[in-house]
Amino acid sequence: MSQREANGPDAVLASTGEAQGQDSGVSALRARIAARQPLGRSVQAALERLIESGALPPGARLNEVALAAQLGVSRGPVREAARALEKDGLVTVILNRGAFVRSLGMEEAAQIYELNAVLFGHAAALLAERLKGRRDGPEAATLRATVARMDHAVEQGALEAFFTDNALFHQQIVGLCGNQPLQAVYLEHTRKLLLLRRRSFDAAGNMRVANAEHHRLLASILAGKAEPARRHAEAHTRAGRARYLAAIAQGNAAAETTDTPHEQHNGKETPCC
Amino acid sequence: MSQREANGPDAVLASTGEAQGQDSGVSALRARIAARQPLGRSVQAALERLIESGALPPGARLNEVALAAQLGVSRGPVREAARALEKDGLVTVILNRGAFVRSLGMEEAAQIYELNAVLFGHAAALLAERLKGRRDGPEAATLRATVARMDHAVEQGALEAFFTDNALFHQQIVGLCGNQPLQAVYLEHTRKLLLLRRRSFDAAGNMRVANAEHHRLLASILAGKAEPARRHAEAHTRAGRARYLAAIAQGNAAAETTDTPHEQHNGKETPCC
DNA sequence: CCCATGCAGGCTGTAAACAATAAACACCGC
DNA sequence: GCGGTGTTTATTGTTTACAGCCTGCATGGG
Repeated sequence: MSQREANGPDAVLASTGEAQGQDSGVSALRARIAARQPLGRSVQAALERLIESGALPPGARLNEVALAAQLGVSRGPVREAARALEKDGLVTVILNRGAFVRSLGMEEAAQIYELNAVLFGHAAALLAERLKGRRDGPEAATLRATVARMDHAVEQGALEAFFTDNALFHQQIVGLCGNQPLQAVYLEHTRKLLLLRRRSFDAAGNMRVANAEHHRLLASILAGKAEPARRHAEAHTRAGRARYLAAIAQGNAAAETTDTPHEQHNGKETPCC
Repeated sequence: MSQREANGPDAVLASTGEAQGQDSGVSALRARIAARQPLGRSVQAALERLIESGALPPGARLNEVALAAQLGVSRGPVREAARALEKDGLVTVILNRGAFVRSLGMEEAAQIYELNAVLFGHAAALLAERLKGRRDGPEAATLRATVARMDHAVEQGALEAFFTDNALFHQQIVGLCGNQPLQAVYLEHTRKLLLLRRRSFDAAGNMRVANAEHHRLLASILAGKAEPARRHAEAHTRAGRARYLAAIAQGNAAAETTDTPHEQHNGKETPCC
């Protein structure tokens, strides 16, 4: 059980496009240099991918030894990653029991949406104020381009593309508003929603509606009208919450498990491996 | 260098009132049972105390082996605590260099105040809505009692007491507003401000002003007027920011180091031990 | 037939050892 | 004297090993 197969059969940690060299030592070294970050960080990213993909469903326990073996590292970095995920609210860790993937109750999801609405609204207001008299500056151009891409995606019904740019649009607004802590909090909670509710809704109709909301929001921002921008941003986020709640209300009862750390509703063990 | 002196000469980890038993094994066991939490958590609390007390000033490096020896634990829990502090924004960790106590630039402190203003304002609005028609419920009584204690403290010029209840008042409002993620974010950032700006301002005059603001805020909340409550809460937080900035502007240039991880402005090594 | 007790296994919490990096210092050529 | 270079040393990143806890199962008593 030593350090054989440092790059295991399924190299989950291969995030940078480093193709597997034939030899062990040199390629591993290059990978480390390219990564330029502690292993724990890479492990955290890997675990987040596992959670997002559903390989680690809500309620599953993060078995340290199994994950360490799977990722080709030792338990230390895995523990570190687990604690980081706990701080991010993705898992809950219980003394001597381990870390369990959280499941977002409808209640908490709604509260996070509410928080995000306030943050996003304030970001929009700040940005509107900031962009006064700069309707044609580079920031405005960036925002316009993103919305234009979304228009294109809506026309073609390209859901995946729309989603990418949708997330980007929100990130650009909070990123350009100038308040870094606000941005960090907003992104953290948006990420939490994204990872724990596995893309439940997203009908094509919603895409059209959301796009219209984007247009109204951007217009207010570019007009330099802070309070209307805030209102539109809050309304947009709350509309997203409504879409989410409506989606899980009809049929998709997946996200309805409480966040208590029960091992798993079905009798199966953790299906992560 | 083995595990001798598990409770070292300066037992920084003795947080629960467990008086030092004469023997080693039994008392240590009881302490662990009483604590009922991983060591890393205790170490984090100890480090926060060291930061708050100034034993670990901004810019200081957290030497893992030294701290581990001082606290009577091994490096693992110390590392864990350091990463947790990083997530909380109290330290920055650089690869292969270690963790450094952050120093809050005036810029970032102002942004945190801004964020807190929005969060606190929204909490006040939510609470006002929530307490409609319950002016005499237990929550209202709790808030009134806290404000009454602060009135008393103002009369007597009891700064310490005022501060305790001031923090409590803010916590009660965000705690009773019903949005748990919002509460968590607000408390986290308030804590960050408290630990990294070492109580710079707080003249007696400010105490009177702040207390008057509390009264106005509480009146709006108990009247069930959400928007006025929000405005008063935001104004109160922004006034706090103004008091802070004014205080560091005149004389107290302590918090003016940038948050770049320079070893220390003076040539001395980390004065933590 | 149901429930308490004892035992075994797996897993986490913690500690100590090993490897690798980066800063500090001395040395050398110029 | 001065800049560059090799070496040394302290410190972090990672791994491995050990101890304690929790869980699940089997067994025996009610």
